[in-house]
Amino acid sequence: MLKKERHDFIMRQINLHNRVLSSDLVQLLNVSEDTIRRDLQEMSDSNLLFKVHGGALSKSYHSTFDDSIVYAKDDKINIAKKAIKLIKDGMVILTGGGTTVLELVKQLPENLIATFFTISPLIALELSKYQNVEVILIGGLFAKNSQITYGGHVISQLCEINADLCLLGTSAIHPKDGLTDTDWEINQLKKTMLNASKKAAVLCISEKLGISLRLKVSPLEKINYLVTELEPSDSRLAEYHKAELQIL
Amino acid sequence: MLKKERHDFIMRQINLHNRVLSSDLVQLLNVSEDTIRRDLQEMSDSNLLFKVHGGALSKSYHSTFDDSIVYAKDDKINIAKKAIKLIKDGMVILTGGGTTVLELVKQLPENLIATFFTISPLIALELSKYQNVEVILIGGLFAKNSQITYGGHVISQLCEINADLCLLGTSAIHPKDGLTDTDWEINQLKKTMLNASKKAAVLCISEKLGISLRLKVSPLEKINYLVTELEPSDSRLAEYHKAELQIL
DNA sequence: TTAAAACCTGCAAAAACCTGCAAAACTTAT
DNA sequence: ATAAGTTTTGCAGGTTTTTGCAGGTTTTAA
Repeated sequence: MLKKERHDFIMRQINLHNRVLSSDLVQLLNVSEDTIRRDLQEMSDSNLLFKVHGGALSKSYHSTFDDSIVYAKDDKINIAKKAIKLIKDGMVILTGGGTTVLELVKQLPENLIATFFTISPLIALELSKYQNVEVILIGGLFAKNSQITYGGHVISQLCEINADLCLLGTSAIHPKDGLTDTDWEINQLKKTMLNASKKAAVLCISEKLGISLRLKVSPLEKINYLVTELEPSDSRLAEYHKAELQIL
Repeated sequence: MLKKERHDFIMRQINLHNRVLSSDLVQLLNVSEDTIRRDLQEMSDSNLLFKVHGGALSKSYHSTFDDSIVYAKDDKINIAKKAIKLIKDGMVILTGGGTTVLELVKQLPENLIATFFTISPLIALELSKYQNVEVILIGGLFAKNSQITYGGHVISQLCEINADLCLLGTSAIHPKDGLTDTDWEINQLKKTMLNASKKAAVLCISEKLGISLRLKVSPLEKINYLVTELEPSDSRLAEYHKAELQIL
């Protein structure tokens, strides 16, 4: 194996997982520890990665504050790990935006075979790291705050899709009122996304539970899975146990 | 065995396996190490492959899109600064992907009022930082390497656009052959983009000058502005001065 | 505090590299 | 066809790169 190939391999691992362990690389590439150390040193010198004791980290992971200041990140990773079990090879998946879904996408198994439709450029970029995942980015007006595409054009494209699973974050969920939101456009968007998919999973941290906002997106009955960082038996989730709604 | 035959053989190997080892070629072709070395050196000089210690790698394979290390970044910033003069308040602008265009977007005046259509999520994200810029991201299949959307759906959406200015990077530009490319899909995409705009500007670093690739994208006559890092009077640009083509 | 893991420095062998040169092969002009 | 010129190839020699190892130091975590 050529040195350049090794470097490319390491970069792929880093882009995919945001980190590598020297010891893992020694095994995967079948070279001595010293070689890996020197590789990482060189790549660090040319600013390709961030070297640390025992391995290396992705540059962007450290430099773009964007990622490091995600609110309640640990909870979101926890949610992501549970939600991943819903995803199987061959599925067609529709995703919204939001940091929780982004976290899920970062945790996907490396060799997943699937088709993803998404309205979030960030999620599309993250998905592009997976070899066997087809990514379709749904285009339209680009929202500066939420960093997703929206508007009539997006909705009309969503109408042509029939996905197996829809992964949604949410601003609020309530035992009686179901999913609600404050923004009219986002509201329309989420309704359409739910209609474009056979099943729907809502990912949300527990602090969004029991909240009801102005605009109604969907009753609980249309949601198939609710994923939070809590244990399914947690008392805060008691009111959400319904026939149609599985809690993870 | 003729030299040309050897080169063809090496190219086949590279297209097939994405890499070759010098030592393998010595055995397969039954020539001395020095000959192989010189072959690879020549082919590397004419941009056919990527030479490394011990062998060579495919040019295209080496496409790990990494934004932390942009090749010839200074030149690209230089180009960006010149091209910005083409952009005025109120314009509708269509952009392709590529690091040069990305650099331009980063240098835009803070209060620019404009509408941007783009096929690049990275560029959409960057544009979303500008208060008075409307961003429309054109959606479709997402290309893992070039990180742009492409395919029939993108093309049919482009057909509905009539922009004032199209900003394109390019892989090659030649005084006689105009813009050329190697990928069929990208080729179609660029053609459509040029048709969707009243004027077109090509941004490219000087090393892409005088190169001609397999697929024809557009004759020089359809391009209105050529922006490189060179002085417009530079001798390398002499052949590009035409009635319709302004050089910045 | 202590053991394991990761680190560094320097060294040596193998492989790949470069430069210059001359023989061989191929072109072109007479 | 032959001579002169050009290109291509292989070789000799010396240099650089790459890699693994030995021996000792630092970091990490229980």
